[in-house]
Formats: sequence, C-alpha cells, structure tokens
Amino acid sequence: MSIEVVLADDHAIVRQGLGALISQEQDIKVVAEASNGKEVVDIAKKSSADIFIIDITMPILNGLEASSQIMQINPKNNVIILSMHDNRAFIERALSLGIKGYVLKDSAADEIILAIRAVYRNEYFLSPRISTFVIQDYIDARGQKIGEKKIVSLTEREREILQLIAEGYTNKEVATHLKISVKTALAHRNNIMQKLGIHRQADLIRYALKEGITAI
Amino acid sequence: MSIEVVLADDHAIVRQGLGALISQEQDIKVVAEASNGKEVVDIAKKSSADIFIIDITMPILNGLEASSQIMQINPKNNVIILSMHDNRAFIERALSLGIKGYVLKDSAADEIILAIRAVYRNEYFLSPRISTFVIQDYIDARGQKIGEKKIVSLTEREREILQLIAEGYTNKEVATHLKISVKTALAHRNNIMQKLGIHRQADLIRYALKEGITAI
DNA sequence: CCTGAAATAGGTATTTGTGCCTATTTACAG
DNA sequence: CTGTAAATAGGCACAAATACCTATTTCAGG
Repeated sequence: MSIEVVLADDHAIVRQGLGALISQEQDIKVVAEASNGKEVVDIAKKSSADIFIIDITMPILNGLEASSQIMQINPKNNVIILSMHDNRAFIERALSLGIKGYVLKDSAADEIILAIRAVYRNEYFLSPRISTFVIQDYIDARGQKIGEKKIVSLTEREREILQLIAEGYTNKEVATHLKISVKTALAHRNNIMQKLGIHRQADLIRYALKEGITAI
Repeated sequence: MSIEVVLADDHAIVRQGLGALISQEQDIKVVAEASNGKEVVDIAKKSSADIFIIDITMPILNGLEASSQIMQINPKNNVIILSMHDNRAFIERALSLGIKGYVLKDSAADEIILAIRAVYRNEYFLSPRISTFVIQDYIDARGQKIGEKKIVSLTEREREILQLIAEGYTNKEVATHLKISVKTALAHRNNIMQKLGIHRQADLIRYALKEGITAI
C-alpha cells in the first residue's frame, strides 16, 4: 500500500514537476492535484488522502487557510506546507494550526520525500533552516530567556490596517475606511512599524506581501 | 544526440521537479543547473548547451539580464523564459532581447517540452495566453490602430531606479547610490509614475513586485 | 542637420509619513 | 479587583514624497 498525496500549487508546471519527482518513489502516489485553496479543500471533502502538500501563496484561498479547513474536515488529515518563505510569523502560524511538515522551495528535492515519509509516520518534519530557529526559540523559552523575545505578533486590527496600507491606502483613507480618526490609524501604523522594526512604508509593503497579508 | 538544456531557478525543488519532468523525454537531457542569474551566466561561459531555461525572478541577477548576457556570450545560445508573469512589458522586453521561448509557470507541463523542441528547431514558442496578445498587438499595429497605445515601456535607468525604490531606498539614498542628484532621482521617479499612471509609492512598489522588477 | 527622447539638475509648494510624546476606554487575565 | 494589552485620539516637529514648473547635455534616427 502506497502513501497517497494530494498536490496543491497554483503553477501547473511546478505541480507536475513535483509530481514527477514524487512518482520516482515507489511507495508514494499522487492521487489528486489542485490549483487553488478552494479546490484542495473540495478534494479533502471527498477523498481521504494521507497527505496534502500545499503551497502557501495560492489564489482564492491561501494555503494556510486551506490547511486549516482541511484539518477541520478531518483532524487526521495531514498537511505539509511547501513555501518559499522562511518567516517566523508564517511558521508559527502553520505550527499552531497543527501542520506537521514545512518544506522550503529552495531546499533539496529529497526533503519533500523525507517530509512525506515523516509526516506519514505521524512525525514532524521542518526544513533544516526552519527547525534551526524553532529549536532556538524552544531553548530560549526553556532557559527563561524570554522577555527580549522579538517574535512578532500583530493584532487583528493591526493586520487589517497593514493590509490597507499595503494596498495603497493613505492613513487618511485607512481612517475613513475604518471609520476611525486619522490619529488612530497613525497610532496603529506606528505600533506595527515598531513591532516589526520597520521604518519605511516600502518595507512595510514588502513585509505585508511576504507574509501573505495581502496579495499582489 | 539529445537536446542539452540548462535549468536556472532559485528554488531547488522547482528546479529538480522540472528536471524530473524533462528527463522523462528521451531526447532531452539536463546538463547543468543554476540557482541565480550569475551562476547561469557562468555556466554559459563554459558549456555550450542547446537551451537555457531561465526563471525571471532570481536573486543577484534577474532572469532577463542573465538571458541578455548569455546571448551576448554566444548569439547562438537559445533561451526559454519560464515565468509566472504574463505582463506585456515583460514579454516585450524578452522578445526584444531575442528570446524565442516564453512559458508561463501555470501552463501545462508539456508546454515546456514543446517549447524546448520548438526553440531547438529555431522556432518561436510562447504560451498560448501570451501569444494571444502578441498577435493582437501585431494586428493592431498592422491596422495602424496605434497612437492610443498605452503600452508602457520604462527605460533602463527608470527600471534601475524603480527597483531601488521598491527595495526600500528613499530618493536621497537612490541618488547617493547612483551618484546622481536627488533632483534627478526625483525626476526619474516622477517620470516613472507619470508613465505608469501611478500616484503613490505603495502602488509603485506593488507594480515593481508584480512586474518582477524586484523580488519579495 | 535637426528633432526628440533620455538623463541630468534645479525651484517651490503642498501633502504624507515618521518619531516621540500623552491620555482615555474597554476587556481580559492573574 | 487590579494591572496589562489593545483600540481609541491628540500634539508637535521633522523627513519624505508628490505635483507643479524650467533648463541643459547627449545621442540616435529621419
């Protein structure tokens, strides 16, 4: 009996390339493919694959939201995130959702194979670059070295405002849109920048795009 | 004798997936891989592969610049651009550089195979979605319907400046970096904005990212 | 040879953004 | 019940961006 996987990535060529790669293993079989978040959720409703390999940046429904829904459909569903981003915030979100695999696109091909087998055995698998700082944070937390921890977490409201900023709204427009004072919008903006250690709008927008808070 | 190709993409998994895909064809062989623009140019200096398959968004040197250099090294070098962007400006630039293949990442896998064979035969190959508007523009041009054409084309210098802006440089920093007056940097910025019909930095950055002028 | 585009540089004025303050209300956790 | 975080709102000062202008040099194409 082989491990059944579902592939979700918005780029067909990447998806098929990955399929070709995985199919070289005798014990793994691609049973379905999806090109956006909604599609893979629909597949999860019908099929019962062993593992869902999901790209984060996808249209309609992003990979993390899709993963969340897939795991709600059946808590036994396993997800491996395939991403080009190695951001703390992203990985934190993925892990807190209960995702057990997180593989970076710029890592070697055999990592995804290792990840599939590990997650199938109900183990965790993170790309080395990621596990490095996950472990580091764990050590820091154990050693009570927290306090100076700079692990960023924006509030809901801050996320909302950051998205508007990244979409090209000025502070005045953000304020109007949210029916709050310009001063409040500015205060949120400043808090976001302080939390992130960012000093320029350009970097704020790049951050939002990188984090998938807004799409291009 | 098989067709020798070089793969350049910054994501190893994508590269290897593509390699697995291409290797299924008996007449095509991957002879080298690169993870950034500089690497693939270096490969081009030594090897004489038949076709270079190049992703646009790569660090250090982007795909189009790399392609330009590769074709300068030997005008007989053939390049196929593999991109996730279907923007007019991009394709125009690729074609004007003399690139004969342009395949979108969200197209089917066999397109890249078709493209390799076509370019090997010295023919053009564009993904259908692209060829559609290339043909449309051709028809428009024939019918003298130009004049109201709003097809944007930034100059080299403008692209350079836009990239810096999108990377978070202020006008002052751009000026310092390029050893020009702040006034000149501002003038370029204004020209870019006017050409693109953009009025805000946020939109400028989004444009640059969308066009692949800079990577996230 | 001349025209036009591109790169260079400057002026001036207004609007936004950024940094550094204070302060109130609400809600939740210890 | 009390302290803390989050959302709200404001003031003040300086930096940066935006929107108008003009003008010179250089270089390629008709």
